[in-house]
Amino acid sequence: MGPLDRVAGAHDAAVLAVARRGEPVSRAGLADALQVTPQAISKILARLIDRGLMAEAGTISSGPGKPTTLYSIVPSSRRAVGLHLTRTRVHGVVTDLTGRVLERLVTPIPSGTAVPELIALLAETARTLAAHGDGELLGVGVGMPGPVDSETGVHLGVSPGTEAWHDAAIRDLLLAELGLPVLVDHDSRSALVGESWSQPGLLHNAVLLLVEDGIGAALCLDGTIVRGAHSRAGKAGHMVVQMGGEPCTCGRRGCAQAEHLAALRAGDEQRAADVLATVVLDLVRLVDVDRVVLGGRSVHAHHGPTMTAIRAAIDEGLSGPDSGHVEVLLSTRGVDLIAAGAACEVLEHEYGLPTSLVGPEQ
Amino acid sequence: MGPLDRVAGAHDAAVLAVARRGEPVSRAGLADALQVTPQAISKILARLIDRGLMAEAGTISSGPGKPTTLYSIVPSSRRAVGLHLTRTRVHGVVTDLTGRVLERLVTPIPSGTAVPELIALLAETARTLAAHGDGELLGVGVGMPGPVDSETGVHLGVSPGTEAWHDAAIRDLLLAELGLPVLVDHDSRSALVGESWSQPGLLHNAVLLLVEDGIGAALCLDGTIVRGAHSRAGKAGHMVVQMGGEPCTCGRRGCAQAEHLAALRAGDEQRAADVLATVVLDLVRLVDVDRVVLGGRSVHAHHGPTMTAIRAAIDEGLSGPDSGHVEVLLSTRGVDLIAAGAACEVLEHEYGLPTSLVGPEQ
DNA sequence: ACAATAAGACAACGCTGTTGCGATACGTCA
DNA sequence: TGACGTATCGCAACAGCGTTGTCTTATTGT
Repeated sequence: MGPLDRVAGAHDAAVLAVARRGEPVSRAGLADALQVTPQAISKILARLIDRGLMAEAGTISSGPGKPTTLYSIVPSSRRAVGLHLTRTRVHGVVTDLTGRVLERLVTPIPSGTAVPELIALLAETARTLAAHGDGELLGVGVGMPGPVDSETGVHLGVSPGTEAWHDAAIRDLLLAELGLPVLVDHDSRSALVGESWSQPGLLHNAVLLLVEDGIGAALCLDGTIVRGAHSRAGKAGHMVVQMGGEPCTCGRRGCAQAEHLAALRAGDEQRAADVLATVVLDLVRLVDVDRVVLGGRSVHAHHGPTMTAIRAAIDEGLSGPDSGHVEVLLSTRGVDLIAAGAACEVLEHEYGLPTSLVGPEQ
Repeated sequence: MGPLDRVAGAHDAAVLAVARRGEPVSRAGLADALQVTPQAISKILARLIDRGLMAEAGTISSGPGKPTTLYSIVPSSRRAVGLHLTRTRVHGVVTDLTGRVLERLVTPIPSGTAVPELIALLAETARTLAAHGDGELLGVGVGMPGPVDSETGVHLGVSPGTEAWHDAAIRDLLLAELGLPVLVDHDSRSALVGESWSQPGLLHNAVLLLVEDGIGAALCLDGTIVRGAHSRAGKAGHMVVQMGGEPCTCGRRGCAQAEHLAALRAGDEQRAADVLATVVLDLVRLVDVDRVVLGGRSVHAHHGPTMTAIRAAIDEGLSGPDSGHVEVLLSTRGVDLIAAGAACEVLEHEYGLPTSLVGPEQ
């Protein structure tokens, strides 16, 4: 119960983060990665093995001396459920400790479903998924569009088509129904957590652009997901790229989302791609990320011209000696992007690195 | 030398952060703020008093029992020098431990000054300032425009008017000259650190928009200043607000900076203010900050219409139930904004909260 | 078979904040 | 005036962290 748990917990999380990369690791390698002595690694590994999270994975001998014992993560020791909630359906997955999808289940939501029935449907999906695989089930993550307070887990305000969910306390209701920890977050942030788990260590400073009905973004800066003061970060679709342009549902004109939609309706794929490229380049210049991940239905439908336009915009906009390299990638998780990400958020919450040690007052 | 220093250091920094607010604090108040026991506060305060950073500040008795002993920070115990470097001059200040400016000194830079002479001029300014006040001098902070690598302290690339500084290793050269710790950073980030020191605790999620020759921005998210993958975060001036609009020095069209400048040249103050308002609202929607601070020469010259336009845009763009409150403020530090901020960065480096405890590999 | 080498275990240490108990200083009430 | 309750604060013992120093163990090379 001491405050030393913080440093122990951080080290445990750091070892798991390294082990999650997939390859078995040696004690010496871990000592080097965490900048602690091999003795400390002994104690840390002992704790993790005791919890069943890691196990020995053979030995390797390179040269004289006692051969190195290797350790690896035990994927089947823990599981998490992730639910991607949209207007029309629930896309659910169970994942193991590494974030790998074990099983998926898609359930349509009848139009006009009220909150109690919605919760029942989510709970049913989670229970069905929980029957697959073994290992302790850590909790349920929910990724959903629209403004969401990830502290309290309530859906805020109204988006077109989800008026019935207004101010619904999704987290508390689902927690009461399931008796499991529940974590609710914005879909784009879930997606980014999922991507960062499937590409361990690469998305330290990255943006994920999620293009579905609207355009959302999630940012990871210095290894931390940006949530913002009111948990509303990521409305990249409402950045203005054309002052006085197309009217947007938000009341303003020339939002990226409105321009993108107008271009697609007009059949101008190039213009649509250019709008996305502008948003991406704006983000790169503003927060200086070195990786951009694209995901969502609309991106996959038009990924050819989109990727070309974005890469061209980046090459052009960041030419010159004063610019670092930026990599543009397509999301690697396909249809499970958000659901798997929501599951990874549960894992992250339990086994992730703590953001900071202490801080004064709030 | 143990790893426990981290937790002690974090607690020390947290106490200083609370004490820096100005009012004397009680042990009980600190224990509540840091979520530790009063006994721990005893040990933490003992360390800080031993270092001369804090001192007793009288007692107060409210009701029965032994009266509370109050403690406060000792501003004169430490000092820092901050230098704001521009094309034409160096604006320097010395501050005390709380970031208050003790003395200022402005020196013009002759056009065509090469790097060695520039360093000599900076060093001379720092030495002159160091003669004022007492208390240990912690180091020298430098805030400058253009891309800067704050890790290595070198000025990257070329901006109009500063071609001679290309790739200059400002930090190392100045360190060699002065024999003091030197910290180099982008001017907008310096400014934000300075503002957050003069408004302790308020700028946890905030943007500072710096409008001088160009438009720069600095972000503080979850209490951490955003630097980005290549230390180049903050080029808000090159966010596109008008696709296909005015050509910009960066090669693209319709950047906020280019549109702003064009509007000012055309004498259209309203349009210029609208451009800034668009940038601010974009930032608010993207990263969900709850405070926006405006600074820089151009803002102070036109702050009437600018503030009005931004407040109007925020009120209009964030109306509706799904939006949190956003406060728009003018910078409080006036001409010393960046220089004082650079000094505060030195203080922050020494006595600020560590960003994180540990992390795997890099 | 023997030495050299590298991995790992055990014990003692310094440090953190915590817990438990006692000393101190003040206001209140008899 | 004096005893009592109360809140503040200090001293001592404690658990847990990673570190340091020493020893054991297992493999390779001669």
